[in-house]
Amino acid sequence: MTEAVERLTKKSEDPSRWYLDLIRMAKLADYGPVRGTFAIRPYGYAIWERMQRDLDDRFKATGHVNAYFPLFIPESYLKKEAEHVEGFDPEVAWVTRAGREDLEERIAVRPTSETIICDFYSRWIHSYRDLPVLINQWSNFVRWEKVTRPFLRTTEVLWQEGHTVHATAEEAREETLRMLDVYKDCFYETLAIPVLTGIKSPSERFAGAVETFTCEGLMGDGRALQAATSHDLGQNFARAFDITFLDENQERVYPYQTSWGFSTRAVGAVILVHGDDRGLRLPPKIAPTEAVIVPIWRGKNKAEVRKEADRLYSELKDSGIRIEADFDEEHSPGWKFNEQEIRGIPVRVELGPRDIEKDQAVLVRRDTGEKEFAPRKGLPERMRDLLEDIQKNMLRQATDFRDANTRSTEDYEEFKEIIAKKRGFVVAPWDGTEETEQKIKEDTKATIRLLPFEREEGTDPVSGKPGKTAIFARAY
RNA sequence: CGGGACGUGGCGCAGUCUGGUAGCGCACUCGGCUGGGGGCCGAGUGGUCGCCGGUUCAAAUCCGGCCGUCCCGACCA
Repeated sequence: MTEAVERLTKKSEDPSRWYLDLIRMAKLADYGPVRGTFAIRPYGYAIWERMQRDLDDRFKATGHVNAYFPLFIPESYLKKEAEHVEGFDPEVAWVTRAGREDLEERIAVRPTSETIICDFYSRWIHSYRDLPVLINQWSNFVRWEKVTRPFLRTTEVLWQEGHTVHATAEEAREETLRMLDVYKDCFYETLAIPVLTGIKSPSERFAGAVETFTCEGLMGDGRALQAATSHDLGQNFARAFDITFLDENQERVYPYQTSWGFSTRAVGAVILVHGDDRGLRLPPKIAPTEAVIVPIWRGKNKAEVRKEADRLYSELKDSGIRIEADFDEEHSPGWKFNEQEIRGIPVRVELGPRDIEKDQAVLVRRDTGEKEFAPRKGLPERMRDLLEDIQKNMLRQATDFRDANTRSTEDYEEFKEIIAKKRGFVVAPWDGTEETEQKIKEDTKATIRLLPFEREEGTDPVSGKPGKTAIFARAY
């Protein structure tokens, strides 16, 4: 193999460096001048756009509408919900000066929008007839992080945040879980990432929430990543912002709220879950380009191959496949193969003189590297099937990896051993106290990623007291 | 925010110890031959050596400060 390929650090050797190499080489993002800021380059943004569209469709299908709220939040608003301020205070960026004047009141650049949206809701909601409010916004937020990595932890983040208001606690809880499922479906069906879902322990709960639910993915290096969260806010914010409505009994009461978010961090998750030593691997559903045609030509038959490749391109494009053709004459086919593997394009279509002669094309799938000679006739249909199979297979591979790296134990020595040497998810009973949670974190750096919905009784490996299932892992 | 490493064309690096005309590979531009796994030959473009100050006839190189990045730890989606 040539040196250019070798320059992508092996995933197994140094996952951290591999990740950064890959992002640069696949042109997904580039560093900005202010620490933790990044440009999302066109290819990376195209992946995000596909995720956006998928989620947005799911939001619309569940009755939500989009809106947009201000980026700037007065300090006084942020302070209204006590736990909320405390949680976000260390990472809020403040505007204290505008033009040539100092501001009377500091203005926060939103670290999340609960407070400003609640202010509007207190003006918009008067009656039970105004409920439920089911609003989502696509936006950005700023959190001044100390350690940053492209997509996974950045100073400015693109995301969506849903903010809903309901008449009853039951409805709000239902909504919280509905949106958790929406995320879960998106991860499984579209991103091919088999996330686990469950409840956050109190210490990991969103600042100001009654209950936080999470989607947790297992990355290729055995560390967990919180990929999306859905919060049941109860009446905490309604009380703080004085959101009230007259119910059917003519009584003035506080409504119940939820919020839920999914960010560009998911792009990082896709890279970490699916990428390999050759580069990125994209599930077809979020691949901006599903397949690329590489013509194989020699001087004498260039025109003929070009003509046939053009025909094939049109045919595939007309059938709805997101197809590209690489007619660049500077690079050799081998160069193009490698380039497309780094970019994670699901299928490569080779077309050369021998193929034209045999009335076929060569299909090579990125997920397994398998090569097949497909008859020219019916190629669009074959491609469709192949793409579907790749999508399924990538979910299967990721699920196998997750299952192979999920281990149960009630023995603390074994627990520590697993986290230290193998990582992955560890399933163990937890006695529900912050002390044992803290001790495990100190000993192993592992945290409770979630409490499953179905929990079994057992013995907490640390305290020896009765406990119920929790899932631990070292997290990003 | 602590411990360590590193900042030299777009990327990866050498040169720094021992001060003396800024180099290499890749990328990029032009020409030609090539083309089924990162091809070959030739000719070119591109750098105030992270920033500020000091020492010196002379600083990428020595000294001081600052900034940034990466890795390992404490906090977070």
